[in-house]
Amino acid sequence: MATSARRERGTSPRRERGTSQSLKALLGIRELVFSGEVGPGVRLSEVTLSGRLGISRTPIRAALAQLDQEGVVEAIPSGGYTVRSFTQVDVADAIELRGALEGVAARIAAERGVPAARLQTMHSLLAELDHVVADPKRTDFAVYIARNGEFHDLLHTLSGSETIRRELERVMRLPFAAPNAFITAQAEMPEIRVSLLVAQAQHRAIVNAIEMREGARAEAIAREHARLARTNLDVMIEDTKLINKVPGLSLISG
Amino acid sequence: MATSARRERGTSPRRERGTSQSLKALLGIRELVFSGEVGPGVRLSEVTLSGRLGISRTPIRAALAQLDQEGVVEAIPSGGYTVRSFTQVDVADAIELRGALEGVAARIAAERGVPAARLQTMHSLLAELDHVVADPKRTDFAVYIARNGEFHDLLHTLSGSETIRRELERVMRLPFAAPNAFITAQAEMPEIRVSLLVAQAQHRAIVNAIEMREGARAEAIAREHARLARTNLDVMIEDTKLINKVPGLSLISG
DNA sequence: TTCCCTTAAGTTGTATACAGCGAGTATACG
DNA sequence: CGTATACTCGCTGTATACAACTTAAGGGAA
Repeated sequence: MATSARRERGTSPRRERGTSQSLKALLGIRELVFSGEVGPGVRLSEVTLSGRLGISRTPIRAALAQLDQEGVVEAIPSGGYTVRSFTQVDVADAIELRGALEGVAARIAAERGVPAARLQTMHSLLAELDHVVADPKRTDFAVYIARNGEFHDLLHTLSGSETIRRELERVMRLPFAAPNAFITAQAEMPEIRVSLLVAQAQHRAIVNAIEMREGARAEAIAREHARLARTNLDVMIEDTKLINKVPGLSLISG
Repeated sequence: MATSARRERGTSPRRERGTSQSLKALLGIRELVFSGEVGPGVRLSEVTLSGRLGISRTPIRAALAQLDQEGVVEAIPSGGYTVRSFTQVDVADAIELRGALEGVAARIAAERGVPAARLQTMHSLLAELDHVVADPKRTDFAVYIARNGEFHDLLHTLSGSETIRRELERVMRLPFAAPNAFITAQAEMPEIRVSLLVAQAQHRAIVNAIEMREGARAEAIAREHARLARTNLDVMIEDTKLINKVPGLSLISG
């Protein structure tokens, strides 16, 4: 009786190109958590999720294990998982961590050198970001978010170390650690323009430092760059109106 | 027919205190990989592992997913996993990463301050390590490894940031990133004594820096401390006789 | 002989059955 | 009326069944 995720045994539609049940479960549960539909501390029952998402327990269970690794969900000693709750300090630490890792990536890139082609791509991205930031009141945030994301992704690969890239990818999944985490909400804030201009200046400085093989400088700027996000976080926490604007902000309690 | 992990349905002995099948699978597969019993690039079939470890596919599958996260095993796009192979550079990067994270932990600990009780524990560990290192030719490596591990574990918590501690715990699971990774082999090397003395001096310096609230210094020393491991790695790679002495060294190819 | 296509075996992804453990509840006793 | 105890329901951990997919092998044609 339990499960209602019933589906005729041999008639399963089968995954339609990359839409595996596991992935659906992962995205579904993430969405459930970040949308605030299930609050912090709430237990995530496998059977309930199974019924709600129309997926059997097996992929649900895999997704929960993954989300546990990502830090979105917390394992209960006696079994099962609850939605994790984050303090403001947790988020600050995650940002600090991202900064530290991006710093290491930037430094190693500078020290070991980067192929010219890669640097060329970086410069292209810088130019595009310049263009987006240039014209006040007409800034397209969707484009900014996309380019900014690409810039950081590329930065993460510049060290040439797959290990470091992997770890950065992990840290970016921590709630609000990603560079773009707050930008959607920032769009409504007056301070946004200054923030973007400063960020872009730092982007340029990081690339320049890497080009000049100035490892220490590259690292220092990358770290400071991440701290921008922290400043934004503080501003945002103050402005309680934004709680519903930023997905997942409801996870922060304390 | 396939599976031979057969076991009477209702007669399962049930886990004997914490020995869940999942844990057994995790440890079993790790052992298989690190012992070199299955070489890099080899595909890990779930049913084969199931039969070999006497565990059903479900916990095996969970363990493989976990090991994928840990970086021990690599997911094949079309499904399944292979044993990952590491280059010497990969290991160096992992050590660098550990150093960077321990550095951040030490700096934050220094900046935010640490409860006196914690510092007291650190000093106790320092004293014990002193004692172990003091007498040449009679050094008990098992004790050193234990205390050294405790020292680093404690250091990881000193920042007070659970996020950072978690991430450090992850990175430590990367092959050879852990502080104790090479010590067993070092026991047979002549340079070991100097290495341990230097390491211990750094331990003291890190604690001192944290006490003095000298964040930058704490970070710098912690990073350099990690680099000791890298030096040891280089020495060890040269000495091919050690390949069978160090568990998992067979994973390094290139 | 070589290349392609068909086919078969093996492997993974997913669903589900089942048993034990735990949390919460109701009942009985002080 | 409060507390302790027994019980029941639900939950997770694990095993297994089944179908699609992947891959490797074998046979046929150029």
